[in-house]
Amino acid sequence: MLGRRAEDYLEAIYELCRGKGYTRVKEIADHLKVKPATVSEMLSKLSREGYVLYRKRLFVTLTEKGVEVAREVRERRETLIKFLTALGVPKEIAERDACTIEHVLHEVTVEKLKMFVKFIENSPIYPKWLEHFEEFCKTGKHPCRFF
Amino acid sequence: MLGRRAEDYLEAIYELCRGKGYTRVKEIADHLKVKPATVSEMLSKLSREGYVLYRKRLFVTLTEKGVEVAREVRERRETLIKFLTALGVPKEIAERDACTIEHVLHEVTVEKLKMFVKFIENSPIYPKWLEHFEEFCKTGKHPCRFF
DNA sequence: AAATATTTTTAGGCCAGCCTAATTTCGATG
DNA sequence: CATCGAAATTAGGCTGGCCTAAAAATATTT
Repeated sequence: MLGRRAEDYLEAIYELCRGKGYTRVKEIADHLKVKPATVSEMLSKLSREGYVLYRKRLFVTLTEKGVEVAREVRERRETLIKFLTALGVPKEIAERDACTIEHVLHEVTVEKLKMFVKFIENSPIYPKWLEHFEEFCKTGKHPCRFF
Repeated sequence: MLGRRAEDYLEAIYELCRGKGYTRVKEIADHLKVKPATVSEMLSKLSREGYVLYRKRLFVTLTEKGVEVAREVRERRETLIKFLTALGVPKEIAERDACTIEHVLHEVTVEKLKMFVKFIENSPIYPKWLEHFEEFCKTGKHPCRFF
């Protein structure tokens, strides 16, 4: 089985392949802030397990299997980012946190968060309660005291 | 510096000390689902760094410093659990997830989540929007279409 | 008090992920 | 086409956190 970090590699490769259609060790290394040597190792693992297509010193691409995983991860990550930013977490922090927790959350939890994001997005108007929450964050007072 | 797992150990010790005033290697091991040998190692680290008081083969307690960390972790964890259960994540899963992400979230994020929990708790009545969210989860339909 | 059971520690290993340094290969350029 | 620089790989190491097995200390039972 793959370790958790593998998912990050797959997603990185997915992103980096957009357009060009392939990517390279160094790009991946830069993207993940890791040394090329480390990428090399991971790539041979990933290719052994059938997630990436690559022969040594050649272009790197994902297999079907790899793309599938990458897309899932991407979606999870995006859900988390949307969720956190909706709550007012600054984008940069939201991205960082999303990236670190996306691999460990239970699918049920992710599903709930996804629903929550949808719930907000499906709102016909910007939800009152979110406004209220913002105000609550600023003032510490709940606008609905006399509700 | 301490690894992330250290926080779990500190919190576990904190919990286990309630009442008795001390705890023991085996208890900690059971609580964290880890072998006693592993606890031994971690304890010597923690005591070297001044978080726990213990001489070999004796009772284990936290130092001031240890208690402080444990309390913070505990609060974070509780916030997360409340937060997730409020959203409808089953308790067991919420606990599991809280435990795994509590160490890695940015403090800003934790703060936001804390506010969110407070926001809900401070509501004079059970918030309408939460009801709506529940319904949305069940039916997939947003109750406010014509809002 | 001796024998036995339990708890704790030590020693030695494993795995994931990272690193550096040395090497190999690729590819661009004179 | 020989050379030289950049990219990739290999080899060897490190750390955190876990493990098992064996040894040592302590506690309990007889």
